[in-house]
Amino acid sequence: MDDSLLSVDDAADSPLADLEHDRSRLGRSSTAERVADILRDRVTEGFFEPGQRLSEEAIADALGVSRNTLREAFRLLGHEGLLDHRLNRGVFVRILSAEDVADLYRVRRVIEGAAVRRRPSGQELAVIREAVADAERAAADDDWRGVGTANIRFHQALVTLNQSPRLDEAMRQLLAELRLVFHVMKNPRAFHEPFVTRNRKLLELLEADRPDEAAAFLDAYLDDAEQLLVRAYEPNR
Amino acid sequence: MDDSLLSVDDAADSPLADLEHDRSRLGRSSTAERVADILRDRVTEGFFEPGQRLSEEAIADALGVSRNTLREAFRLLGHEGLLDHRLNRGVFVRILSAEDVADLYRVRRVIEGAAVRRRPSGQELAVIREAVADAERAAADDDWRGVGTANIRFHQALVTLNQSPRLDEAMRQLLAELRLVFHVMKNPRAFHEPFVTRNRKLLELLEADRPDEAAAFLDAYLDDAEQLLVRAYEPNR
DNA sequence: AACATAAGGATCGTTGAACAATTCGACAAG
DNA sequence: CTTGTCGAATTGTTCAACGATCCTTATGTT
Repeated sequence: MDDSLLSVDDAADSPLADLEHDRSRLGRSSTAERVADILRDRVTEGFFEPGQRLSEEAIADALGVSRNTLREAFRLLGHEGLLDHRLNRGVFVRILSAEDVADLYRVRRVIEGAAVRRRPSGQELAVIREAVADAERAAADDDWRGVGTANIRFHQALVTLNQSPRLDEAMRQLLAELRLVFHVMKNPRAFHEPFVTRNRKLLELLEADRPDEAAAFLDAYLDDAEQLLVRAYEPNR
Repeated sequence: MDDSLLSVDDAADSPLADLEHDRSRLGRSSTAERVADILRDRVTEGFFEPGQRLSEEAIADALGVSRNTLREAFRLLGHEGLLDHRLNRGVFVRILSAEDVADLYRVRRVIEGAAVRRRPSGQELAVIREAVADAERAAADDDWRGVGTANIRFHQALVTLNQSPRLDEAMRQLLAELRLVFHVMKNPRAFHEPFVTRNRKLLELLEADRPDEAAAFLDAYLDDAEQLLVRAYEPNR
């Protein structure tokens, strides 16, 4: 209907087929969205700390956009759970309570649990395998930050087994929220190392087509991760 | 750190502790949020039809708010999946594809499926029972619109078994999206009637504490609902 | 007649300024 | 030590303006 490339698309698998993948990038973004991208990075990377207030004037000034545009970006991130918008008081980097962390892991158990009960395709398994291998490589290099990002890719790949774009998106946001908490871990190695081998084990259970065992294994996995996180988190409230 | 009520909080459970619950009500809403509420109602009730363009100027004028404020409201609803924001073209009431409907039901199977596998408390069961009874009453009165809303309450009550605020919120949004599609059902009775007795049956399985049967029953339930919806939906694309 | 191109109008995207509403801290009074 | 009051700072909202983009229609070319 508005598919301007349709005529070339059905002309068999031409070399142009690859271009299809880049089409998502093609949809240019508004200034507000680009501003939101910048702020999202800053928040998840820890540049802005939880609880910190984000001044409209200061940031609008620093980024060279108007207050109105910045406010639109704030709304976007507020809906993603990264910012906390308090009426007449401004926006703050979200502070997650221990209860929030527990809830995030409840959601993970539901979404990831459903995922590992499905029969993965060969291609899906390949992506998961790649993430596991990346984590192992990073661990061998003592690159614990790299282990963390590979780990996140691993879990995101798990969720794709659900074959649901909405669940993929939900997981994306969930992990962004979790990253708000990860920064409290002063010792990333202690947090990430135990899970490298468990990723591998979970992958093997999937490859062996034993969904029930995989689900049980994942539950224990998430229980431990949650506890590790909450214990490092509770003290400083 | 910034908890101004801390001094009274740890002073034992004073009568003031009850006030804490009302704190959520205290956060009044901004104009943008109230505008979003209005538009959300209009969209889900079908006043604005899918595909219809919502003119910034016209609506801002009609509601007596500025374009900037309206745009903030649009952002909110866009993130909820009710509006489709196309750069430089405006916002449109979202048109869900058959693939979207399939995805929504995939998510329902995951979230509601996890819910019915849990052991409900007496209080949770009471809420579910109430929704079932409401649907039956409305059906007896030939009030098929009423059956629809009671049905929605039923499924929302199911999801609360997960004890997860985030899953509750996800379900809320999911059902709002689904309501965009429900309007294509010209015969609400044919769509809602079959599920009244199935709601009752599912409730009984929960009361009898047979989670696996409940889950299986729900899967079939959702399969049928999805098919009914897609069949009425596919033709007019 | 089919197609490409150009012009025009409508609408969105963004800005900057302005003012009202609200919060918060400081300071004075009880 | 609590309560009331004031004022600075910040947010909430409006408004007008202008450039950018899209859609339609008209125009011209092959």
